[in-house]
Amino acid sequence: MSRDALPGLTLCNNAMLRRATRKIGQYYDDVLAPSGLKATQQGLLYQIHIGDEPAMGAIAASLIMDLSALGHTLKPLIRDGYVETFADPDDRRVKRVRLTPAGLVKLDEAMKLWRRAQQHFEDRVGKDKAARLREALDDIASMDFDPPPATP
Amino acid sequence: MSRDALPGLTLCNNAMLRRATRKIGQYYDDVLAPSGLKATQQGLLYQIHIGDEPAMGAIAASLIMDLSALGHTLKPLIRDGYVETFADPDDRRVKRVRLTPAGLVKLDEAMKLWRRAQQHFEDRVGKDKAARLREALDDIASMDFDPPPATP
DNA sequence: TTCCATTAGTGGTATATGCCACTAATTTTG
DNA sequence: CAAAATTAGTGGCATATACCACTAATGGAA
Repeated sequence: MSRDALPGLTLCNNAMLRRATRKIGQYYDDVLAPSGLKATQQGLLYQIHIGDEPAMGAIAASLIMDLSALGHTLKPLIRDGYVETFADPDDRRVKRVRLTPAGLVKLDEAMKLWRRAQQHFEDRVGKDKAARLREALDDIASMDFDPPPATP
Repeated sequence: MSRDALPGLTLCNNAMLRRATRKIGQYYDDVLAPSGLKATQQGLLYQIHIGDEPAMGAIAASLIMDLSALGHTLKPLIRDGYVETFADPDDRRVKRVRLTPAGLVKLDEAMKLWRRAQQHFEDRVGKDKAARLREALDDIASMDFDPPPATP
């Protein structure tokens, strides 16, 4: 493999996605910083809020996130008193999650900042383009990548 | 804030990007698994390979990644003998990075798998759509989000 | 040339995420 | 109903990624 004239990583869908995610993530994080929440945390609080005391598995599925990863991510939010969990009385395997009053207040605060970040982002990128992007991302996220292509 | 009828997180550009990244990342990781590399590592090896013994700062800039994050990410690759670093003789602050012979072999192996992942992905998503997506992502990554919108 | 500002990395700490092995609770089978 | 299979989470470990404070090396100003 000669080193010259190799295509840049701009060809890799995964690499480009990660790169853009780092960039945008930093931007949203910056704007949310005054709230003390990272953008991921704000998103998670929001997801919990719009659910009806969702089970961990349900949250993980919505976010296409590993269940154990969700558990880890939840810890700082529980420690800081924004979120609490309780066992589902009908199925004690299931652990449900809800915001505490403090969590709701914090989410409110963060959402104000989020709106600014989102607004400014869309002003810069273009509302339509952003919408198309999100749609494409949703398509991909919903896709079912059967077993990876077999090894010939 | 009433919980009912709130828009899902599909409205947040950042959340959607992260979600899609998790999904695709898992797919590329799966396909690359036989090589023992994660997709991020394959991407990093590739980036090092196409550069001319790039400085850490240069790599970080290309990948829009924090310099210290790059340092951390590099560690397992150095530990496993795929990558080595050396001080730039003309500026001893600068640390340059190159693949070892073993790293080159491993990259070769990983690239074969990557091509399969990439090919299959594009077959499923559509070549044009994937290209447009990457373009949009590159636009975003290249964007200069001036200071976040001022607090009114 | 000495002192100060800038630049490139490092190390520590914290969150983000994933996989695996394991436990507990339920559901399905025989 | 009791044993086997499935489901929901946990805890440990590893990588991914960021920020901050700090050090070393350079470059420029006085």
